[in-house]
Amino acid sequence: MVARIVEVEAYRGSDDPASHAFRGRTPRNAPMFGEPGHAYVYFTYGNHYLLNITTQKAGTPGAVLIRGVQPTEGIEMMRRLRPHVPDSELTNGPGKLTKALGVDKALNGLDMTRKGALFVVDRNESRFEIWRSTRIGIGEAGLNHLWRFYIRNNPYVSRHKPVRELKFS
DNA sequence: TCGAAGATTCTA
DNA sequence: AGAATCTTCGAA
Repeated sequence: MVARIVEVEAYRGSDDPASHAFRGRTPRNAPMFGEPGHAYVYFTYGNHYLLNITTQKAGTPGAVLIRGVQPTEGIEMMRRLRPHVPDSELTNGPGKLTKALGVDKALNGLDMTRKGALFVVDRNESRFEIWRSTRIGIGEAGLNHLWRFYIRNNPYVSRHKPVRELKFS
């Protein structure tokens, strides 16, 4: 399976009350304090795995939450992992896409910069426009920052109304 | 050890 | 708008 990342959110550390790393290191958020480019997968609301990719050098917490992806190869498998769902709803949310891609805690801590069960490559695309907005599903904690980034109007961006949005690049 | 909250999703 | 569902964390 291959999918294109179309929506992400940034999370930091002690300066970001919405982040799991806000109060320091715990067993769950340990990957956020590790090497960059690694998976941070956690379970929430009794149902969903959410996938992050760490971003900062070891010792400095930081990660990017993957909130939406666009299927490009192997969509049949994604349909099997998320049955009775129209294609447009397959991967347009952080909990939906992990289910459709078979991501769970077994991948927590994986180096995603090297070819393996789950990894990221740069396709060097340029023909799209990035917008930014407030993050989704957090309290007032992080509304000061526009730390959600997405390809506007892409159908696989999760459907939420951000408090504020503007063009980024 | 216990209670509360949660980077969500689905249904009514 | 509200329930489902269970792990994680911090306080007691």
